Amino acid sequence: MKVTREQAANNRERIVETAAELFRERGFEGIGVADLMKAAGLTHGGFYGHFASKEDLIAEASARALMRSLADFGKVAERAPGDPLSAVADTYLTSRHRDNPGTGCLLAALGPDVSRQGPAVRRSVTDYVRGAVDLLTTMVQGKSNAARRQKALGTYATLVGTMVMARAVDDRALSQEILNAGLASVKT
Amino acid sequence: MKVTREQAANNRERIVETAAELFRERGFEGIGVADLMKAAGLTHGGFYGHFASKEDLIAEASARALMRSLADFGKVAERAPGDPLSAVADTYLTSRHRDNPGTGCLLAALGPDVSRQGPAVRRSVTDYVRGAVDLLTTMVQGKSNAARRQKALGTYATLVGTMVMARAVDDRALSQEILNAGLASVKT
DNA sequence: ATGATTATATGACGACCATCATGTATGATG
DNA sequence: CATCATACATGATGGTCGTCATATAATCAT
Repeated sequence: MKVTREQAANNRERIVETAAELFRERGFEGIGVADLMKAAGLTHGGFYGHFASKEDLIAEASARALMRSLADFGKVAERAPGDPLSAVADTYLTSRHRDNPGTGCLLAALGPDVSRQGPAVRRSVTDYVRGAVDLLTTMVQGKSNAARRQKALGTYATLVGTMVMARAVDDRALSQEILNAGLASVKT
Repeated sequence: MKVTREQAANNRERIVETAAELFRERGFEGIGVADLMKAAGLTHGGFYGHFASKEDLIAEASARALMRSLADFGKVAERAPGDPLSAVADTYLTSRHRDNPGTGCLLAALGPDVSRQGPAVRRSVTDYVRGAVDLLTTMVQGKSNAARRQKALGTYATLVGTMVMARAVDDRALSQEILNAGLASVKT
């Protein structure tokens, strides 16, 4: 069963996308290679034709998820030039994002798991954090560039922490209260 | 090989403590029952005499870790009646805490993993968040009780998010910058 | 068109996992 | 002191995991 070069590239792409989603939903160790391939419409056999190891896929899928998040940040900001920071926060701190980790921020979905991963993933995350903070630095207000950067770092940390808490908690009302408080905190 | 009732209780206690630490270090799925028991100085056989399942231990170990964290918050606050909020933040946002997840905040070490756990763990976490936020509410400044509570929620989210980011990032300088920014953000 | 290449399927391997069965030595109980 | 109860050790079981070997069928190059 051989397929076109193009088809094979498509398949590889679909594996990465599927993995990016399922890892964020179930955790890096919460889904196995076989299930991942099945979710991508293939069998487990072809996996090692595309990737050297599961760790390899974790790195690539993470990089993909991060890249997309950064692009989304940019789009949301562009669409609201008046108050980009509020637009970003309003998009990030929603029940929609909370209830769909598979398509959301990797740091909020897998932050602590990233700390336990290999150098490739951590490197991607580090680059992403730099990029996101650079972007946020252009959105916040402050006297100096250093002050804005510091505020940007604090803002992103608040976004991530708020989402982690809103997801961890078992009570819908409290979860909503957490989201609201995070919004208020970021907009001051 | 039977031991004293007291010894058995001690053993059980040691399993819970060991689990609370190792889960935070390696993740709930990052360590197995056998390794856990070995770390507690026992073999895997006795495990199911103490707990109904691994999930059971996860719930108990998490509750333990959370209880201790809440108590620690209280102690730190008591020791600095002048500015308890700064004292808590200064204790939480340290490189020491960052580099020792096993004895630190469960939410920062396992937040996203909690979202994927059973009702018992989520319930414990929810209760803990309520407790921590109640405590923080007494520490922050604000016009109304509602305003203080909102600020407390935002503050705790910032603490958690800052620690998650500081741990995920691969660059020591950036990690330190994140901790500093979190501190500045909380103290305003 | 024919031969070489290769993407994927099927299947197997050893390692690890949570869980359970059994044996045994020792504390608990009278 | 004798009997019972039990905490833990040893070992086994079935399932799942990441990874690899081989077969196959179809594309690609000549």
